[in-house]
Amino acid sequence: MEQRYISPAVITRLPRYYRYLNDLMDKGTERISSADLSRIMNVTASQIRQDLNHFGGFGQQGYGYNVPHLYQEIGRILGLEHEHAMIIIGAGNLGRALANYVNFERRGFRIIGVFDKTDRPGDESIRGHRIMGTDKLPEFISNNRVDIAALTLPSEGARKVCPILTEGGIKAIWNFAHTDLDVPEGVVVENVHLSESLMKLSYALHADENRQD
Amino acid sequence: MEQRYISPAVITRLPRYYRYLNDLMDKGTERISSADLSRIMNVTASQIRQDLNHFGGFGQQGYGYNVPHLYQEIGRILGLEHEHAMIIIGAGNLGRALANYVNFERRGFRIIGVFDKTDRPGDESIRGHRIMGTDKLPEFISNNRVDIAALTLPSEGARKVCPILTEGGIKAIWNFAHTDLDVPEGVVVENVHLSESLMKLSYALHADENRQD
DNA sequence: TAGATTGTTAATCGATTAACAATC
DNA sequence: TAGATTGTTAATCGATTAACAATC
Repeated sequence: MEQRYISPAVITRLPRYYRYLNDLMDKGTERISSADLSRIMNVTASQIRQDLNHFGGFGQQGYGYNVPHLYQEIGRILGLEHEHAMIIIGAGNLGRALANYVNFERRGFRIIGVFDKTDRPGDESIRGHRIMGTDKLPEFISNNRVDIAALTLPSEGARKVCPILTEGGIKAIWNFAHTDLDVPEGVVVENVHLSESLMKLSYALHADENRQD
Repeated sequence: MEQRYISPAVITRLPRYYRYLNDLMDKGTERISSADLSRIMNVTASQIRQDLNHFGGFGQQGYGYNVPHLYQEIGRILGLEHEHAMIIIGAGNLGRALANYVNFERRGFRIIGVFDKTDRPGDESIRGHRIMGTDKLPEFISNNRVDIAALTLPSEGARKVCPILTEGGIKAIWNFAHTDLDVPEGVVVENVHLSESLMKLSYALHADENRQD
């Protein structure tokens, strides 16, 4: 199956399909039609079929989709059959939260290092990882394959550390800092801007007030 | 200025404008044109003008936009001139991270309570808040105005606690659990699905492998 | 085979961009 | 006033939905 450019909108929906298929597997469901899945997920059956067809024919006419097979295929598309070595930069509460997140580990995202500013108390550790100073980053990156760097430190630190990561060859950055990052071609950044998410919620909560001003 | 339905795409961009305008204010910039802002933000000037015009004429022909004024207006649209009382349900690492997030406090999101399952060690506290059992929730909600509930607990707990919150009259839920929530009309949910975000990153990292399979 | 349901094309809808008249 | 730049309409682009022929 040849595959061209896939729109971000489609990609964003894949993990959600994956989650629902996982639920269906847990319930022992063997097959599902786009119509049934559309009812469960609150999307149109048409969208499900369109989305999945970007990646090839996973279904069968008159039958629907085989749940475990589709689950596995989407996992493969998402790259989840690979192990990912991840480092966390910023050992505050959020970094700690990510480091301790068992679900990521379960999906093959393995944390291999935790960093923070140099002047960190020496032997503090997170989940068995001694916290290293960011000055150790270049050495660490060149000695270990790092697939993903999660940035859970303030904006300024994130912008400073970013070129060190990309120069070290890291190709994926999971950015929790409240700033956009400038990265070279070929490096992907996934932003999680919590305050922006909270502001959206605040907007929705007050949307009616904006009706006429 | 009459205002009708605003698309989610526009809303999502507002906090980002807000952030860049804040940066400009810090630099002491008094005014900016859509063209200049578009260069800084990597969007089209046309989009900026369209977006802002949904809410009324904030600019001036031949001049551009007054930075502090536009900043304030977007803040108002986002509901940031209100104080928001927030509770956190789930006192794990993530809940702890949110509770300790000074930036939220600065924007008027004040944490007034932290909850976790009942069988929690009695006198543990987060940022001055004793952790209460979720069995105390109905009473707490009826005695305190709660604007936003952040759910930082496992999916099952989130689904269980959700109706308690909505029945108590809470109108906004910030959902970090890996599940979709069913809420009554008039209640807004903002989802932060970290594992789905991570999967998107994983996809992007391996997108080239999908080219032909 | 008949019934069900996909894969896929065509129609619709919405969002983004371009263009330019209005106006400061 | 002339120049700049918005507000806004029209054109384009992309994403979603509908429809149905293909096929299991």
